Amino acid sequence: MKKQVLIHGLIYGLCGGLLIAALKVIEYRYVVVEHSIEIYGGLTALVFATLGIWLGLKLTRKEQVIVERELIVEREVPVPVGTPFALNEKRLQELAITKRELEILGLIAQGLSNREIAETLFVSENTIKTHSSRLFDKLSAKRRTQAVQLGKELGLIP
Amino acid sequence: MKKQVLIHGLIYGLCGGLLIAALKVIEYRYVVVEHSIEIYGGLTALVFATLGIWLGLKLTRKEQVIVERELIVEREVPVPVGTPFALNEKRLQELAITKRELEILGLIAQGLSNREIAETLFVSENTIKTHSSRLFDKLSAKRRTQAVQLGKELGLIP
DNA sequence: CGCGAAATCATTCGAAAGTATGACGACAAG
DNA sequence: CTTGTCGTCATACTTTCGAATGATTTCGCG
Repeated sequence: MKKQVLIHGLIYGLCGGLLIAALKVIEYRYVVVEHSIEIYGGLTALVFATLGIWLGLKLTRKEQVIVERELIVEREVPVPVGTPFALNEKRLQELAITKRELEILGLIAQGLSNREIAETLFVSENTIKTHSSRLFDKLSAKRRTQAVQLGKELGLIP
Repeated sequence: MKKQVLIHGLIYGLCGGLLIAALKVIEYRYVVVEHSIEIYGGLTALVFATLGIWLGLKLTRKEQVIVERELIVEREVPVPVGTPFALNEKRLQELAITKRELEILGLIAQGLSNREIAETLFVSENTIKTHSSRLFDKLSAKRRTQAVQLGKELGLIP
């Protein structure tokens, strides 16, 4: 987990460098054209802002998921609200279901299609298929609906 | 959820305007100082990139919170643990869902395939498809998993 | 450092699922 | 008797799923 943060930091740094470099290139034309400074400035600002937003989104999604998962685990013990949903980790180990697979099971239960899951997790649809296939195998499910049903029975998802 | 998207769009737009305005202000000093163009450019790029990242983070966290809230609400209403499930007939009428369709929704939620449902109900598989199609239409669901999810939220199935 | 488990992605192909449309009989209400 | 709803079924077509398989990469753990 900490390594990921470091990696992210590096990526940020590299991107920063690249951005500056790109900016210099742009500035060349800038000087050459010498006109419409505002337009160029606005464009660069927009580009970098957009890029930043995109980066922020992309990098957070994964972390975000992790956070959610931690929250769920956290609920296992203390929360007295409604259905306390305790994630059955014992069963998870028994069935050898990985975090990613569990994550995907959750998204399936939300009613998402493979493609949508792929988009939310920023991976290929094929990957989702592989994961879900293995998941179904471990759950002895033949369909995603059955997997959801079993997942709820087994306490893997709320 | 759709409203959020709209709001986000507005926020993005506003931010874009603000960014451009801010940039113009910066450019004033720019022209005045007239030196170290690269530094200023790099700074603006970094600032806007950072701002973008920050925005991305901020926006996603809000979504996350909202999601959590929905989950909590969901837990409070339809699954109060001791309740043997009360069918929400009002919603049934609102959505004009027939008995047969509800029946099929239940079987779908059990994880059965169309063929299996057809066999348990002693009808054709095509019939099941027709029913489920109309059901999805009334529920605004695109997939059977989504229909199940919606059905549970709306109190149509346990 | 090497090893194994996870995660990622691709390709292919058959099976389900879902859409669109039309049709027919039963039955209740007007 | 007409109208409308419901349930039934079919045909044709598109999309999505899921299985099988293999490959590559990443990562944690001795």
